[in-house]
Parts: sequence; C-alpha cells; structure tokens
Amino acid sequence: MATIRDVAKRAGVSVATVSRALNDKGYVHEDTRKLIHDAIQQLNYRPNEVARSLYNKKSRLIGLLLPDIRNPFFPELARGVEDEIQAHDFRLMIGNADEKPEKESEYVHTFKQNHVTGIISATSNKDISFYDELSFPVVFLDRTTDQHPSVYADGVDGGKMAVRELVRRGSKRITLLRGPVELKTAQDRFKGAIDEICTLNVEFNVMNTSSFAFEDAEESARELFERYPDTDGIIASNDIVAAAILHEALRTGKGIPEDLQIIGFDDIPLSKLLYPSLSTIRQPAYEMGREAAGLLIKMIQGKAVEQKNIKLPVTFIERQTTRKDGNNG
Amino acid sequence: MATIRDVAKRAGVSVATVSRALNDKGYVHEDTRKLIHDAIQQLNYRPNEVARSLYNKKSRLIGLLLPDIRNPFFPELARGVEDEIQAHDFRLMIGNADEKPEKESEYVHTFKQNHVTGIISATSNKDISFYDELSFPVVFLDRTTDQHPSVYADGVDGGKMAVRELVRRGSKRITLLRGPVELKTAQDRFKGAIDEICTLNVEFNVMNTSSFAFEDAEESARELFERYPDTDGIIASNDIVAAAILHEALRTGKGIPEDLQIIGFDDIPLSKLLYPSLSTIRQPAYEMGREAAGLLIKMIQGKAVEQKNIKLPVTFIERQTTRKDGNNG
DNA sequence: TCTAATTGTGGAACCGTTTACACATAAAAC
DNA sequence: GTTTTATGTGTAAACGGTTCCACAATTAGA
Repeated sequence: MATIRDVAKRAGVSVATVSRALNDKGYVHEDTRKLIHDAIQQLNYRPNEVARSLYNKKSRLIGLLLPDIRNPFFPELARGVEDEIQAHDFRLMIGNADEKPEKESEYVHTFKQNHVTGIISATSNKDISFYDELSFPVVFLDRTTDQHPSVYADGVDGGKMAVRELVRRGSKRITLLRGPVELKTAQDRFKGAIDEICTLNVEFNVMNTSSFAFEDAEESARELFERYPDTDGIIASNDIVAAAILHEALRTGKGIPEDLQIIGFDDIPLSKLLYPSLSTIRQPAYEMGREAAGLLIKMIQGKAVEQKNIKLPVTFIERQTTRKDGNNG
Repeated sequence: MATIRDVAKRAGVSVATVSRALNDKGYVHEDTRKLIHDAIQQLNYRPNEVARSLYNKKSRLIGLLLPDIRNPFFPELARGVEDEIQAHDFRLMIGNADEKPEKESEYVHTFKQNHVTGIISATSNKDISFYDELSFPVVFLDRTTDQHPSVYADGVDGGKMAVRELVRRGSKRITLLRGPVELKTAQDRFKGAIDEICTLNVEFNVMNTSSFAFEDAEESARELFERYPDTDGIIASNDIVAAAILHEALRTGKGIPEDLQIIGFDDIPLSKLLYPSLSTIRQPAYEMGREAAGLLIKMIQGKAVEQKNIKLPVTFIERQTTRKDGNNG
C-alpha cells in the first residue's frame, strides 16, 4: 500500500503539500496539484483512514445499531439510513445488538473506538447511559427520547387508526396485543388503541405478548384463540405477530376477513405476500431511516437543527384482512 | 478520554510498561501490574483501537458484506457470523452492497481503510477482482469459488431433492423458476433440478425470473400462471418468490397442495408463517455463517485449514404446500 | 566472588496522516 | 523602491498506541 510519503517522493514535493492538495486546505499551486494528482494515479494511492482518524479524532464512519437484524422492519430502516449517508459521502457500519444490552454496549464501544462521527441507535433498551459521555452526536431511531434527538413514527395515532378502521368495518369485540412492555413504541401503539377504543366504547380484551420475534409469535397466536375465541377483530403489535395470528386463524378455519379482521403494524415487505394479504398500519421505515441520517449529518456538520424530535405519520394500508368499508360484518 | 499516557502518569510508570501490561508481552512486575490495573480502573481507560490498528496494521474488526440486507436469508447468515466472531472476541462490521458492484467495491475499500483483519463476502457479484490484492484473508459465503476459501450449501443436491420430492408426491408437469442467471447459487439449484428431472423423465417448463427481490416476485408469479396454467408442481428459486407464487395461486383459486405443489428454497423464518406453510429446501443459513466465520478466524490465526471449500448439506422441510408422501395427487 | 542469565523498566522511533509555523517568493500598495 | 500582502512550500510536532533496544537490578551458575 502506497503512503503519502510515496506520493510526495514521486511528485517531488513534501508530504505537507500532498496533504494540503488532498484536503483542499491552504495554498497549492495548480502545477504541483497536477503533479500530485498524477503521482496518486500512478501509485493508486488511497489515504489511510486509520491514520487520518487518529489525528482528526473522527472518521467518515457512522454507526447504526439495530436491535434485531432478523426483524424485516430494521433492514428497511437501515436501507434508508444507508442511502442518505452515502449521498453525503459517509460510510455505514451496522451493528446488531440482538436485544441484549451487553451487545449494545459492546457495539457502542466498538463504534467509539473506531472513531465514528455519529451513531444512529434503533435499539429498544431503556438504559441509554452508554450514550451519555460520547463526544459525537447520537440520533435515536424508532424511539422517543427527550434527552436526545430522535426520529419515530406516530405510534399513538397508529393505534387509534387501527381501532377506527376495525370498528368502522364492523368489529365488535376487539383483541389488542400489547407487545413488549419495555418497548415504548409498542406501548404507544397500545395506548393509542386503548384510548380510541374507550372513546368509541367498544368491547375489548388485551393479550400480553412477550416479544416481536418469529418464534414467540406462533405461541402467542395459539394462546389468543384459546382465550378469546369469539373475538372478531385483532390488532397485532407488529406484522410478524399478525402473520402468525393469520396463520393460526386460517388453520382453525376462521373466515378472514368475514369472521375476523386483523390489522398489523409496520408494513414489512412480506405482508403483501401473505394470503389474504395483510392490512396494516404502515410505518415509513425507509423514510425514517433517511430522516434520522439527515438529522445526524446536520448535527455532525454543526448546522442548527430546528426540530430535534421528528415524528413521522403512519398510514393505514388496506389489504385483505379487513373488510371493505361499509360492509360491516 | 484517558490515554495510555494518563494511565502511565497515574501509575508512576512509563507508557511502555503500561503497554506491556496491557498486552501481556514482556516482563512486568506483579506490583506494577497492580498499580497499572488500578490506574486503568480509576480513569476508566480503554485503549484507542485506531491508534492500535495504525501501528499493527490490523484491528479486531471483521467485515461482512451482504448483497441485500432486505432478503431475510442474509440477516440469518449474519447472525451466525456474528455469534462465532464474538466468541473469538472479534467485532463485526456489516456492509450492504445492495447488489451493486460499486457499493461492494466501496465497502471493501472502507473495510480495508479501517484495517479489518478479514472479510466475509456473501455478495453475488461475478467480478471478484476487488478482493485480489488484499493483505488479509477473505472467505466467500453462499458462493463457490476455486480461488478463495468459501462456504456454501449444496444447491445442486437441493435442486435434485426438490424435484424428487415433488415427483414422489405426484407432480407430472413441473415448472422450474430459473432465478438470476448471474447467480451461481441459483444456477446450481437449477442445474440440479434439470438433471434430476431428466433422469426421472418428467414433463417440465422453465421460467426465467430476473431477481430474488419482493417487488419482482409478484410480477413473475402472475406471468407464470398465464404461461403455464396447467402446471402442477413449482420449484421456486427462493422462498420469497415461492411466497409470491403461493399468493397468486390462492388468489386465482388453485388448491394447494391438491392441484398444485410448491417448493421454495432457503427456509427463511416467514415460510413457516405462510398459510399453507411453505415446503422448502432448507439452507442452514445460521450454520453457514458460523462455518464461514470459523474458517476466517482460523486463517487469521495462521492455522492450517484442512478444507478450504466447505459444502453444507441442504434438507427438505416438509410443510403444507406439498402433499403427504404416497398421496399422489 | 565473579560472571552470566533473568527480570523489570524507560527512552525513543515508528505507524500514516494533519497542521502550526517558518520561510521564500511574487504581486500589490504606497 | 521599499513595505505590505498574498501565495506556495517544507520542517517538525502532534494523534495514541507498540516495540526495539539500552540499561539497571536481581538471581543463578561456576
């Protein structure tokens, strides 16, 4: 690997001049610039980012921390982050915390030790003390915090929306899946739903589900139909859980959506491919990723950010697990 | 952030001694060791990995390059890699190439510039010249190469297996989805299937599908039933495509599996949640990830590796898109 | 007891960059 | 024709670690 010294020698100048030319800082004569440029070409020189970041104490790396790379919602977020970041010539480093605080802490350390310029954290851990003494900006994604900048979807409204759509389409006994209690986003949806359900004065049950993961989803689904066999509208805590419920409903011979309506949350790519395809409250995952990245980059560049907590709207995606409006059961 | 100099000052020794104590190299008196340890505790010192890797020209980072983070097969691979790597005290840095050679090349550069000790590449790009002049080991995952170490599943056998299972269960007119031509893994499955189908002398059609992505899958599905309405067994190029086909089949009122059997490939988590749940040829994604990471780590540690191209077996996962054996249509 | 080997420590060079500063030259101002 | 000012370049000190080597002190070997 060629170093800046090799380039300097080849071009017949000092390393300082090469560095200046490289970074467009200070004066460099046009002719020397050309000389240096040629030398760089010939040697196929690329500056050593490690040396750079040792001196600068920052790199062009941004760390993205995901809670669970297997939940399709997060790769979608990641894609948004990635696109925005790359447009600004930063590089992305993804870490998967696997819902474990130790792993999260380790990744934050790795990021810090590798001199990232900023972190976007989408983990669901309550304890955010890891992020306290960092010398670079942090944006929380898919999560609300007062202390830190954040980007999230309007879960409360999402919950309300789900209830409204279900009730409007004729559901009379709604079952609400609560989702992980430690997860603020899940609880927002839940609270929104409860709120609306009380306003509309509809009969309802609540079922506590432990997690968002594929494995637990099946178990929850089975339990749900045992406990509340006469429910005619289910609001799932996310699309994975909804898929499991749909599966179980079909297995036990329920008519979807005639006997039972189901609404999910997220709108992951698979929801469309289910049969019947899943009606859901869409979180704009890709856009959320882009927003978070945009916010972080502004902070990195020292620009004033007008709005530190960005709430994005959710939308109802009507598919086939809900009835047509007006066709009330 | 405390530096090694702060620690040295606090402990009343030189930086060289601290470094020796830190890395367990050379002589350090037990008493001094204790002194240093205390100083580290008090200052909450963590060595700067950037400085370390500048001198050592390598870090404890391993780069993982995925072709498409949105395809659920790859996060599963990543989890395997992650677990194995963390067990050996390395850290993972994930990059998403998005099926684009430019992005792949950029990530390889980023990895190189950040002094990773090794790369695991699961991209599907034919041109692997980016990897040629690297000073650290590279393992290819989910791909066969002669020039580089690799870990992959037995796609040829998978293709054969799919045909056998379908025929054994009574399919007479099989449609084969070919999958992306530039993708060796897809073509292996395809070739295996063709081979077996010829051996068994069964009637068949081939449909070319352009990609593995969600968006294209629906389009392909629609086209398939227009072109080959009387097919009674479909071998999809992966589970996503299979899901789309299943969706379309149900939509058009086909009986699954009575009229039409479907077999996917991969066994991604969602396959179980489809209804009817998807029969598929399972690739042991998690294990593949672990194997690749294990192989890479051995190479990093300079250990002799007995087998540079590891082929893992695939298995048929019987679910509900195929009939029970013996119940031949 | 003297020499040799072992143990413990510190100074300084090095990894590949950036940048403060000194210096030289050329152009502009008076 | 001096004095400023602008332009162009190089030297050397950082950044935060690791390691080579020299040296001192202790222990072992004879």
